[in-house]
Amino acid sequence: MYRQFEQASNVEPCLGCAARVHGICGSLNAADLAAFAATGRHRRLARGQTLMWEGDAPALVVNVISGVLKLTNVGASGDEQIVGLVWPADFAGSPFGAPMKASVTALTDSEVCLFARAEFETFLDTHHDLALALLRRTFVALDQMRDLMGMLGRRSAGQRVAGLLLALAKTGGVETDRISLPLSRQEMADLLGLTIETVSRQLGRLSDDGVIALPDRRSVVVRQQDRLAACAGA
Amino acid sequence: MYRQFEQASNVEPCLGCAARVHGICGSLNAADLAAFAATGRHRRLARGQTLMWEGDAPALVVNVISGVLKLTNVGASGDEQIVGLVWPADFAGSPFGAPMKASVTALTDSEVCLFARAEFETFLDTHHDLALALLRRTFVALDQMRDLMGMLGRRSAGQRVAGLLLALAKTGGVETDRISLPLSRQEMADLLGLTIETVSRQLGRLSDDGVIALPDRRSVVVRQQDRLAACAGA
DNA sequence: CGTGACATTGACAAGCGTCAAGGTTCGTGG
DNA sequence: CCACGAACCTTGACGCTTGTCAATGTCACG
Repeated sequence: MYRQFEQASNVEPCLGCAARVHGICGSLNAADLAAFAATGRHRRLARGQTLMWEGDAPALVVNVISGVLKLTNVGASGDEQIVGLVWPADFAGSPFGAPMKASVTALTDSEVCLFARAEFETFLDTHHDLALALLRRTFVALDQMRDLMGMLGRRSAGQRVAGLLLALAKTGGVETDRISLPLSRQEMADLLGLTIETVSRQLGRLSDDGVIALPDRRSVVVRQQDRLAACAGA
Repeated sequence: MYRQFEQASNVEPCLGCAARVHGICGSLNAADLAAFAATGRHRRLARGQTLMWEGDAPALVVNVISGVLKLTNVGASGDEQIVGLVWPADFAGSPFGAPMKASVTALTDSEVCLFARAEFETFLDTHHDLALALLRRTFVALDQMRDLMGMLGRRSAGQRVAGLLLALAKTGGVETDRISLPLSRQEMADLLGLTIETVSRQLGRLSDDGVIALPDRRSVVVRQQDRLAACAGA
């Protein structure tokens, strides 16, 4: 009785969690959620804080509640390549023990749920619904990754920048036209495989053409969605 | 008794299947494998044959036994972008009903196992081990995809071509130095985000430098692995 | 032997990276 | 509250890498 109450109190934050609707924990019933929540812990990350490093043995897996994280590789010449963004309700980590192929870093101040990898794996083994939910999410992540690859393939700098803005508007976006950028110019460049100068110039050009406005460095207002889509060229 | 015998006869090809060691079906015991095999069918594909089209409702999922398939998107200007390769024991398809984001086409003559999506999903729902095996594979596929993205990011044409050759040597490769290319020059270009001319020039340069030899258009001999790795630059 | 797909090679132009010089924003400390 | 410095961003000039266009070469198949 006491135990059940304790569990219920553990679950409480989960029940109001924004990520639960689409996150993998949404697959669990109340009792399992209680047990699951007991294995995880909530944590805040400041912008720029790195949770796991490329090459690490993966001790943790992460479920994002709010904010945006990035997955990065460092190239031979010390330059950083962003290989993925992790949005609320998304999952990151290497649940089957393979060494981390990317570092995980907060792009914005964020809230996450952390789980010890071993415990998470046990939970996966014993909770079929959780495994299926994670499988679903992973397939979605694969599709998104392929979209991103299309962006890096045979596309001009202008198309890449426009495409990124559209993607940010869609993913991060509430219904407003104002995008709050989770990425700095340098990070956009690292994601798109361009230089910071080229990103800056392309944004400038879009702004000069009246397609977007740049009220401050961390915001973009989409003025002409159709023309922006045309610039993205796909 | 009769039924069991029939199942066993169904399974027979599976037991000798090269893909089973690493494929998702390797997670199944004899009885489940029999039921699984009964839902799938074996099929040969000729080079160039397309199994599923971008945008299709996904009726099938595929497990590759031999050969190599490609996943492609077509851009706005009709150009083709390859967003992934599917090797033996790999899995392709959209098991949760999302429309296909890429076409699936055979790069070489291939053998595959096909499953009706609905039946496959039922099997996933009822066989936890299969779900976990597929989850493992999908995480590996995600990591590979990120490697590929690193290749398309901030890397020169020469680095991309060298990197692709190394990847092919590793993945497709037996212990020999001779790589049998599953890709035409055009397909290499589509994969690397380059033009066919640039790919050709880079291969020519590597050949002139003695790093590789090009005995015929579908083969590459790696003469100096270390220098090739240096050219790949990561 | 001929025909068509595929690949190589060359000349040229443009897009983007590189280098360099300002300009803006933000936080920190006087 | 202002001044200063550091991080971040923008803008310009220039050159290299790569795409484009075009011609030629080579292989596979009828």
